[in-house]
Amino acid sequence: MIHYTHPSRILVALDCIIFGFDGEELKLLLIKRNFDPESGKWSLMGGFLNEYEDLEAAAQRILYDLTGLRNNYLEQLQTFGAVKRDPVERTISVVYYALVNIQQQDINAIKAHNAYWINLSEKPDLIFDHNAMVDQALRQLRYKAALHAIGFELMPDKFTIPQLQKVYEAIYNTQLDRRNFSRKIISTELLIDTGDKDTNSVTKKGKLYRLNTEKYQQYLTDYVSFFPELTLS
Amino acid sequence: MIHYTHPSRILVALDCIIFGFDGEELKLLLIKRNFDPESGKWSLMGGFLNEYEDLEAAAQRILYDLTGLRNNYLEQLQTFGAVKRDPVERTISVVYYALVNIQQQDINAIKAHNAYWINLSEKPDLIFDHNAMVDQALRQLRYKAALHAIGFELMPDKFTIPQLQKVYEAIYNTQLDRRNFSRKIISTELLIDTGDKDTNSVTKKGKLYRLNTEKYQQYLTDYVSFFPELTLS
DNA sequence: TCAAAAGTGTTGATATTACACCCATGC
DNA sequence: GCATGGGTGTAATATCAACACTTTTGA
Repeated sequence: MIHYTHPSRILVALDCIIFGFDGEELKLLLIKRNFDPESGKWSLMGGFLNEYEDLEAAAQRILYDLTGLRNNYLEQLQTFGAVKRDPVERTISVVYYALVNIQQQDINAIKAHNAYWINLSEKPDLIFDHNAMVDQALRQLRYKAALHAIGFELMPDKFTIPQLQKVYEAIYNTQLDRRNFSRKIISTELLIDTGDKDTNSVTKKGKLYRLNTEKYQQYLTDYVSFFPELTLS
Repeated sequence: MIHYTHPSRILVALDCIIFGFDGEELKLLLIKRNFDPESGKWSLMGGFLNEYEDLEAAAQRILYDLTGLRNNYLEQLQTFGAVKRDPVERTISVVYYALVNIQQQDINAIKAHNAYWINLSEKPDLIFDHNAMVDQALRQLRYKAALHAIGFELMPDKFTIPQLQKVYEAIYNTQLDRRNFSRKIISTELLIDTGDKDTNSVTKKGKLYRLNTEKYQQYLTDYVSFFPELTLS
């Protein structure tokens, strides 16, 4: 096999920011490291890219190993490549972020990795440049959620509109008007009334909806524009 | 020095999509390759990451080598990492895209690299996965330009509002209403009237503006939201 | 004086906001 | 009955889109 003459072959890692939502707060799945380097400290879930493995497949593998989940929302965020970002050896890290339905996870897999769901507001200091990765992932999540309806990715299969509202309030760390939010969501026609009611609620039981997945596919590719008079193809 | 035991060190390349605007059409700076592999075909400008070089610095180096430009708008797009994307050897490519003021370029540097400005609408077929890279860069440009005022990055130092409008029409491949566009841009207070007039115009000479760079910095970090009632920090 | 491009003004339609009011549930 | 949270309605306001009209310039 022919090779390039360029000498610098570099270790390629992947790191994964995993967002979840427990009904109240936005959460991160973090690892309390019991292995070197930086054993005892907190970090993101990561791994190395194998020689005969597509980059995207490696990200899916890492997410699957930790959570037992496939077919989640998984998007490449950015590649971090400062020379000294990893003190052990020059390593660039391709960072992905995932949105998971926290109720579908494999609890044993998570325990086996010594991983814990931590409220974003209580995030501990992380190793290397993992803090910057989380910062950027949150920024990207806010971006995406402003243009696409990806809040649903964090919801269970059936959910009420007030529950969905809490996701958005958590993402943007703000308060929304219940009545306006409800009307806006219903007008998207992304929700299908299941006919069931939320039995967990203490007071009035809200309607349980599920996502209209076909309509949702459109919302993932379409987007809202800064120039509303534009019609984008 | 300690090393990781993981065996797979991989060649890391960078590729750069360079957008420019000539007053009428959105253009790409492409290379007619006179070197292997794929000599004779068209490609993006690229290079390899060196062992003691930050990723971001490598992207800037590659852009500088080709255009003589520094301090341009340069943003990491995504990393492409399919196993077979480069037939010579397993190589992942970190892709950046740049917006340049076409009048500030170093023509000799461009000639030396056998590079040409090609209208986006006349883009030839490119090697490897470079077509997909361009597609995604255009998508990202449309995204960014919808939320931030980066259209200015493609303009000369002094420009008229109708010229700026042509940039946006080129990015979104659409027509905009002159009067509404003008009012919207002026309301941002991003423009400073230079007092000069556009001497190139054949008919009525338009006002030449320059960018209010302080205000522009805000527009780069702020963004417009899908939920207008949100006040984002 | 006419065509072409630039600049300014107005208005109806639409979307957004900030409310008020009613309903269901458990104590 | 009453506190709590869910569901629906409406009116004032802000924004957007689609226009008409005026100004400047060169031929």
